[in-house]
Amino acid sequence: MTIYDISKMAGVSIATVSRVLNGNANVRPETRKKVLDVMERCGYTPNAFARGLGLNSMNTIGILCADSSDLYLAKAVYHIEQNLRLGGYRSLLCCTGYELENKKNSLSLLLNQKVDGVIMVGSNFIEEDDADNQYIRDAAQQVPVMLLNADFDYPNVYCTLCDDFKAAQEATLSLIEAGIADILYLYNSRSYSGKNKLAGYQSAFLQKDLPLSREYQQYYAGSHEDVDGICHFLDGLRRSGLSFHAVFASEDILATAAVKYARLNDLKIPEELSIIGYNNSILASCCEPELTSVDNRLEDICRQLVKTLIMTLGGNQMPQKTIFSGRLIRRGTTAPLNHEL
Amino acid sequence: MTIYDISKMAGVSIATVSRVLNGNANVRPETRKKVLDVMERCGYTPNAFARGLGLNSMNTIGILCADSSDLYLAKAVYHIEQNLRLGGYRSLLCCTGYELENKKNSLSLLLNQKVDGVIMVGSNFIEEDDADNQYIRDAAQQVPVMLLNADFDYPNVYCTLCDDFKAAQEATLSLIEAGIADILYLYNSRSYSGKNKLAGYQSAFLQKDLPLSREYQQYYAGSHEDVDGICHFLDGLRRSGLSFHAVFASEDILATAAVKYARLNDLKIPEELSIIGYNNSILASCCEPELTSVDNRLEDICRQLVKTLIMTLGGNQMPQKTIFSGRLIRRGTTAPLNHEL
DNA sequence: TTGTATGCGTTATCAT
DNA sequence: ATGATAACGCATACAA
Repeated sequence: MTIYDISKMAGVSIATVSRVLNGNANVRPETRKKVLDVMERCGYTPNAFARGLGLNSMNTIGILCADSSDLYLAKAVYHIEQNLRLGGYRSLLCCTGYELENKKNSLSLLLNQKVDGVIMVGSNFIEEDDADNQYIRDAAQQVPVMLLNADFDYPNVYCTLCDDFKAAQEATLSLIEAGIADILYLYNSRSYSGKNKLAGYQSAFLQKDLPLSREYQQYYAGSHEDVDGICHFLDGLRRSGLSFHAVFASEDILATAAVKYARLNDLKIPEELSIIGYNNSILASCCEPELTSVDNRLEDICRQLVKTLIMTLGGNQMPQKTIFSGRLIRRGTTAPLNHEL
Repeated sequence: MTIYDISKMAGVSIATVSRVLNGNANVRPETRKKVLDVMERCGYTPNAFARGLGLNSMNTIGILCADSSDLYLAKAVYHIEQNLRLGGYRSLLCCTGYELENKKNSLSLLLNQKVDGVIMVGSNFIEEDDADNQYIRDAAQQVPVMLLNADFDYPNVYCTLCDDFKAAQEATLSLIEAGIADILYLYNSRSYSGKNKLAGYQSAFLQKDLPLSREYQQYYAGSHEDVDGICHFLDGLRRSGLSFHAVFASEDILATAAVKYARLNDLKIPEELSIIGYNNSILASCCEPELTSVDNRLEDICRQLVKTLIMTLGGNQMPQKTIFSGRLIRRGTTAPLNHEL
């Protein structure tokens, strides 16, 4: 069933059918109705490939993410897909893993597929060595490139992110102001966002004129999902003589492990160990006590990112960088504020 | 840059270029090399839309799932995408939510997009009233429909699933054999898979000639993510006089809430309360003690499902139903087996 | 307002 | 082994 069939049955030309199909105003109401009736009767739907060929677009956006089963990335992908679909776009998902070569391959796969735009979810797409980011610049030559939680200054690249520096700084300050100075910062990513969080932690100490020690900034290199491994890692630090009364973690899973560590070592939370996580994910409510965690406004970010993308595709000039503020969600792993007592 | 440009530059016809492009054997090696060189030099890639129009396929599979941010579904989507990409297919993701109307709309959106096949992730796509499943039968008329963890007998519909009945039965038996008879079954889904798990629980009691009470089969209707709500729900049951020494949950999140409930009520795990979850997700290792949980072989299922799909698309005859056995992963929320003592 | 004719970039069927 | 040419199904500039 093609546009030709419809045109014959309705006794009009294919141009008229096409006009009806595309809501062109230059069609007499009666003609329109006649054509629509035939379409209805035949259950006709236009061929997406032919349409794509003619319009040079199938209204499809490529979503690139390292691992869509990651708690945080999965949420992002979900919200992005929702917003895209509401905006009339489809989502082509591509999980790249964390290796540069795979990221490049996945990106060109999407571009060859002729997507209208690309969304890179997570700050891990920006490489240390700027030369390695050429693949992003190349992509931006073809379609708008949206980065979620990354910062990259280049034409046709748009960044939507949370101010992780400030959020981490505030979280750290809240611990310091609760009287804790030996705060372990536990992180597992050195991406752009990872660095910002670390810098935020550090700046809180500087701001309070407190000494900053490298021993208190610990990088965990193991798997994201190995809670036990993280737990043992903390045990090791303790046994090596490091004393800390708070853990600020760059991800909820690390904070969850800290809760477990506390329990296994009979440390009272938050009296003997305060804990703050990051992402305000479902893990925050799976602990006992529940995690105090930084909410990085993922949903807002996704909505804004897609809006910016769709507006850009519509030919509108949009800001290249949009920044949201995080906020600390206080729960059981930190002492309540004074005025809450 | 089109096939015409290449043909001119290489001094051959477009047919030859097309042959080179598609690895057709009927090309003289020298000619092939000449053409490839030109392509290389120009960085030519064929237009995907034109290719789609000609072949009536863009090697794209539609993935339908209720909510890709759900822990379990996200893992499924991830593994499916990986396998599809390795097989040369792209993944068009579409999150439908749990309402029938939205599922129908999403499905026809994918079909209009002319995907080569559809994968429905999760048993929630099969409706109680079989008339409501007509949309699936209609889809199967056009493309192969793959169901993950659902059972639906119809031509061109392929099911890959875990034997939840048996797995739930075995998990329940393991509790009974540990000497516990008052086992609360806590569930939050009445989907096909949900019903099977419940039936498995029930059959374990029948098999052991134990009485089966409806009071011990509790449906939690709240949000999937509301751990506190579930916790209070258990509290309520207890206060209403129900006594149980084990909780078998249809999802890890419910089991996690049970762990929390035990902690808040100072119940020793597993001595006073044994707990078994389902899905063997990351939540299982976030608890203290860690959850004993049923592993439903998601990764195996996804691999097999995609393999079946790709083979089917290749014109091969494949089995319409593939069933995997689940297995119980024993951790801290249940007593160790005797022979392990 | 409507119709005609052409282009979009491939694939595939014929010839040669 | 290679080339000419007709689909594929739609959008659209131009003509009427």
